[in-house]
Amino acid sequence: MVSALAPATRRRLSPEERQRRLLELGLELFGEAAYDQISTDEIAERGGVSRGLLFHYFGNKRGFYVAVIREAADRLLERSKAAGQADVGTAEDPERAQLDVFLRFVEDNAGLFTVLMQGGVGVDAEVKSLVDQTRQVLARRVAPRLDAESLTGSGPDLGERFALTAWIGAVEAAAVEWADHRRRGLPTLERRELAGLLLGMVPTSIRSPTKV
Amino acid sequence: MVSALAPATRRRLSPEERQRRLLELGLELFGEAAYDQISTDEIAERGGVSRGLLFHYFGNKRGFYVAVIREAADRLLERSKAAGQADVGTAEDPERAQLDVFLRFVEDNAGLFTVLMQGGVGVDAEVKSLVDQTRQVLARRVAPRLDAESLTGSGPDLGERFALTAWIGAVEAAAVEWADHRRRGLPTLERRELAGLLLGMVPTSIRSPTKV
DNA sequence: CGCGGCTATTGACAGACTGTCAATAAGTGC
DNA sequence: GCACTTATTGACAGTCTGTCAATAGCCGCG
Repeated sequence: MVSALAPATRRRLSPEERQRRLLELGLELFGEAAYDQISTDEIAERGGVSRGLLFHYFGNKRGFYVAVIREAADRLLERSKAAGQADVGTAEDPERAQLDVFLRFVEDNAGLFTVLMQGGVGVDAEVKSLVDQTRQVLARRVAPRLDAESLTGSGPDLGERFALTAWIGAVEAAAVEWADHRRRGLPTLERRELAGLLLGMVPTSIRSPTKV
Repeated sequence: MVSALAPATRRRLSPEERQRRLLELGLELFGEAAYDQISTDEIAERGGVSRGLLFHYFGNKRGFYVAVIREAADRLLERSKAAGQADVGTAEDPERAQLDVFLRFVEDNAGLFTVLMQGGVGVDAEVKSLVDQTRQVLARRVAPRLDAESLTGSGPDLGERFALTAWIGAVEAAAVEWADHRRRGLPTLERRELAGLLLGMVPTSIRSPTKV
């Protein structure tokens, strides 16, 4: 009876392993609910750990949240990087390749992506800048031609910059709705259809010279 | 000395007037900082009122926040409505007219708009649905042709729906960056330039038949 | 002009949550 | 089997949200 939920003698793991497991849990939790709907009590309990340990490793609740977001961003960038390299080889257009990787990532991490887009940014300035940075890295990989001139510093051509910002906004908005449809089992577009639609919206001012 | 910051004998206002003033204050406060960076203590103090009164009128902190967001959304929709009616008269294209109203609103409420887009949605489900509803009303006014067929219920043409969602996402992303530039005094596009750029991105599938 | 009643407003209180830190105990090497 | 390092805990303090009986403006009426 009592032993059924006995504390199972606490395990002592290496700091790296413990942090890894807590981050994994964080990806799951923050994929289900928003920041202030999850208490540190709940995180600790579902992690089979005391609240004290959570604060020991991540400083405070926001520190944990930021670490989780950073983990997600790293995973996205990792995939994107691989796609970019593959494309340099095949010399395909970067918009299509990056968009494909991005939509696959959204497919696999629908919950986390949704939460991140709809609220994660507002939680604190560090998360905002983290998301902004990630977005910019992706933007550069999508439109390498604009990299040096328009995006670094205050390039003269604001038009191209806004065109890129707008297109990325279009991609993210469509991805959020798409992820939502998928999670709720509603009929929706195939990934290739959505990619085609979004590629059709790439402003001419940022489109890379079509090869082949 | 002491009387310098004396409580100035509390005033007793009508519920409507008190709520009106508190909402006005809320628009200002949430235009400066995010939800959980503002305590009810601070709201009450800057409103010259006790915390108890805030809870009396709005139930809880989220209730107050939702009311503020609703107030902002109402103001935006009010302007948009007026623009729509004016256009029925002149028979101009609705994209241009609605976009113009929208960007003017962003110009006038840069702080609130930014906070709303970057975090307000994540605070709770009611705010999310409120923002979604507002977005949908605007969407219908932008693309009246799609209203009946594609947006109500599960219209068959998902492509048009996603095209509209994507374009609105583009508008909002560009507007956020634009508002940010303006607030920080950075050089940026004129409103007409930005409007032109975004109009150029309207997907052909949702563009209204050009008149004149 | 004063007084009584309605109700807008308050302040003290309870509960929940975040963050701190000295104490505890799981593993490791001798 | 024992001592030592340090991962882990649990109790504590402070802050914040939300509750509610008590208080005091304002209005009308005598």
